[in-house]
Amino acid sequence: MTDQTNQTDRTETGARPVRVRIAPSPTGDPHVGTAYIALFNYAFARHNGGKFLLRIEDTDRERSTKESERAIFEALRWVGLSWDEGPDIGGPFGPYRQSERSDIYRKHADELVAKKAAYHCFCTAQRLTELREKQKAAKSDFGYDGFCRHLPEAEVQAKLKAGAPNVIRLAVPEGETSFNDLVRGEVTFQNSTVDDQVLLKSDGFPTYHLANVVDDHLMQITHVIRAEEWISSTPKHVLLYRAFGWEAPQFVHMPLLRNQDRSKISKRKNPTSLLWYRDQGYLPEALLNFLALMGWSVQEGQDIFNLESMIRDFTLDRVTTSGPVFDLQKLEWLNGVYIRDMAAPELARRVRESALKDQPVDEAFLLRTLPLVRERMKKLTDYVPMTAYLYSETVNPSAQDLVPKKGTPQSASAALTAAADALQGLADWSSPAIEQCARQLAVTLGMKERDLFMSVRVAVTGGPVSPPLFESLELLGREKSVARIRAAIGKLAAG
RNA sequence: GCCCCUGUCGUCCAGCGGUUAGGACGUAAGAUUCUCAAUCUUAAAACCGGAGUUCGAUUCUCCGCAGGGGCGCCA
Repeated sequence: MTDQTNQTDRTETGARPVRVRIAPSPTGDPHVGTAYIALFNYAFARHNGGKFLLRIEDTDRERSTKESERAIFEALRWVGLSWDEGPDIGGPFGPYRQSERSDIYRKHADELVAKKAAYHCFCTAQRLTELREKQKAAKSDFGYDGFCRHLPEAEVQAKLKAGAPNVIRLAVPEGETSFNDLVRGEVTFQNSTVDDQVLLKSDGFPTYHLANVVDDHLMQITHVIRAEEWISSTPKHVLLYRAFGWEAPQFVHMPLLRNQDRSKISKRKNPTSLLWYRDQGYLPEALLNFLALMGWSVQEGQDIFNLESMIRDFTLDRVTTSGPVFDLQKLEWLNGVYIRDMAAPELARRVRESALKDQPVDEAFLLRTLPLVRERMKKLTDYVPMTAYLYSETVNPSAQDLVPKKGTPQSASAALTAAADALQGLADWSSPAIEQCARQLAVTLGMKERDLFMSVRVAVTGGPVSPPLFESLELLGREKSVARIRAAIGKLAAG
């Protein structure tokens, strides 16, 4: 068993120390997909005693923002996946922000041109747009038509000298390119279907393709674990590694998270912002557990496990390749499981920070309320509405709710009056004593317990659905409890 | 249009040539119960289709079909 594991590890990881990375681009809200991919990279790195790094791919000057970058850090920290090297903490292979590495890319792009593996292209954006439209109309293949690829050298030099705006494109050779995806097997592309991709934009910034290959090599990345959407650009990357004379890393393409309709997950059809999940009161450990479930499984089959055990058990051969539908209902269930299993003080802390937004709270009281609601909570934020009646001065039940199904306002009123009187005179204000008193009262009144209790419940909590009644009364205190019952009687009398 | 990936209950996973095709979420019914939850029990629910390989295919191969992704000076 151990031997087999070691063998698998050896073929999966090779000789070099494992180094993996996530490379989010700081545009918009931090995405669940980022956490999803981060999780698998993290688990793989930790399982193999390797490094997990964070690199910010901010080469799109139009869309990248510092704010978004900060949000990525914040979200990743919240979720609990810590990186060993990154823009905020540095590391031996920095800088880890691509906008700070421009000259590196420029140099490498020039090297490619010198090697004839890339070429300058002077086509205008307008010509390219027209080209695409033509191709679309003709239903022909898409992609750059190679117009500038065979410009005479003298002309290229003249244009460069004249300062003509240009980009550098990859000169895709003839033949075919394949790579071995560690979970999908060999994937092959005819080079004729691979575009002469732009590597260096006219603003001097690299595209993803160049930057990611150069950085992965320079940062000694051994395994590229990324989303499925990258499969079709992988041949470009392989071609780049080859052109540079570098060894390519191993590739693993994880499936894409899906909306209910199976399209790639999107914010129009599904919450995708990690901060949304945080603000809704999901626990990071539940989210991680849930994310792990869609793409990986434990040998023994259990579906509740923590990060630590995932790291221990994680191997690539149990990674799935089919696109999982993001099922919020299952996440909710899992979240509830974690809430129920959490130690009380810890849960109190989370509730305070999340649901209570760090408002000043009576810690002791919070701790006392938790047992009444924790097994009913699916999200941390559920705490607030579920316990509102315990914090408010009064409640506002409807007259209709106060009357049991087969009762009348008069009978309900009589029952509540008796209850108020009994509770008022109760010697011991504790939940067992209150319960005993209430049950006795039902007998005395000749009522069904559930009917009596329901009237009291509505009177005291404000509605027909609530945490356990007697514990609620105890927490609320005699004064408030009785006052609420009397107020309800008044309400019934009023009509 | 071209290329690539994927295809087991509604959903997420298990299965890795021979199984009564298993678990979880959800759903339904019941038990418990002061309501709602939680908990427990039970039930319904799936191998995309067709060829081939084989004594035997959910499992291997091929062809269809379906879903998804890609085809940007975005990542």
